[in-house]
Amino acid sequence: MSVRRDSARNRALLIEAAREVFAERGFGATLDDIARHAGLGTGTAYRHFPNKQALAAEVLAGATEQIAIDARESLAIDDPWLALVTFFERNAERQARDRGLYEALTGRGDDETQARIWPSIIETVTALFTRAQRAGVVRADAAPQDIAAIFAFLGPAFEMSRTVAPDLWRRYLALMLDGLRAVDRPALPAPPPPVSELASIMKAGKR
Amino acid sequence: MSVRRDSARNRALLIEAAREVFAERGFGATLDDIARHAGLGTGTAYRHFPNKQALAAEVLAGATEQIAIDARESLAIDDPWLALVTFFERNAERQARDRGLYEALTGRGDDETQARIWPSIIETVTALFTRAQRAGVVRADAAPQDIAAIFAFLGPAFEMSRTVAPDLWRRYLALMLDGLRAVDRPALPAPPPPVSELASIMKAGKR
DNA sequence: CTCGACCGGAGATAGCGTCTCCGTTTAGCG
DNA sequence: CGCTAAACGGAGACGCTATCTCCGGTCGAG
Repeated sequence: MSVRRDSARNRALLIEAAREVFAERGFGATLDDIARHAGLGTGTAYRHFPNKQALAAEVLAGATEQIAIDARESLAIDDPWLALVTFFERNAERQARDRGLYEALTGRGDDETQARIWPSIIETVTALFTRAQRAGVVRADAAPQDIAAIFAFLGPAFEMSRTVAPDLWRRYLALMLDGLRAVDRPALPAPPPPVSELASIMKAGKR
Repeated sequence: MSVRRDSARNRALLIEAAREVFAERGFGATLDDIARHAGLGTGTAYRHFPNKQALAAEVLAGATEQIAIDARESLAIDDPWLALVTFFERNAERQARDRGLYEALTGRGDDETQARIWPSIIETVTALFTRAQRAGVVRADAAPQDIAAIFAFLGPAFEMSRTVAPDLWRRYLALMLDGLRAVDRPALPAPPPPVSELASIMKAGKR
């Protein structure tokens, strides 16, 4: 006997519902919520997925890789500043739209999925950053780690975007990038965090 | 019979312990934690204070007023930019040291204590801001509401300061202020949030 | 038509924070 | 010194929320 048609359909319904619910409310949502949103019972959800993490992994599979791709595509842009800004805007846009994605990236990077992709992201982003800095369009006392920090700061900005005005994060991303660009200002008053603390930096944005 | 001496001493011990514990771990701490930190039993804590909120109110009483005072003192500084920066640094320093204070200011402003003081803070900070803007040291497309937003963004920075390096918040506050100062850059891509949303803006920093 | 896989959702289970109850201790008056 | 009312301590009752299971009923597939 092959897979029953209703079973396959319900699995797809669950993944789709999870995509929507996680994006809207983050991983705080319960599997029960997702099941109801899919028009199914709790038991059905737990038969298809052993727990919430498994479903989340399924949903996030593509999204996290996309970030590495965005980084590489940005690196292909000739203008160093535009390239950096493009990377920020693309990713911020994704995260603003998908609260679950933001939480996955900041909350905990200890998933093996994450651990596999991060090194690649870090490498590309560092290239993006140092190129801009060498070109003199990023202040000399900035460091690549500051990019991770800025993403952590955007968390509250996304929250505001949700409750006040959808595009608000663009305003504050631009403000922070102008700060990152300020080449004619006194040196920043504290050294950048060590690269070894990258995970802690991202986690500071945890919700 | 007057108040028993041990009772009075224990009350003081509890307030002191609460000050320390709330500052370190925020309002997530339980009254049981505080009692143990004071070397007392849970029951004792609940006899002196009906609940956690009451204790918190006691502890925060002075701290919130201090912020209004800081704002007024900053306004007395002649240089408009220095005045604004001084306000930011003083308050940020307090909040970096006291996680409970940060949570009280961002988490929920609906306490009557808060509601009483906020108008005064808002008025002073707006004066501080518009003076700097008129002097041309703050970008023309910024708004006083952006100050609240910046405080919300500092939440993750405080978190990093706790786990990575104590002074890290200074780096990122400086970065954001440089963004606020950038007068020669293209206009910010989204309008400031309406003043009526101030509470939502602050709450975006909630932990 | 039959049977086994699947569904649904009530509720068992677990973890956590809040607060109470009451046997024990102790300050301080007489 | 005693005596008594007040205060203490901390185990555990309680309420809440989220995760996950169980089983009678349903339905797709051969």
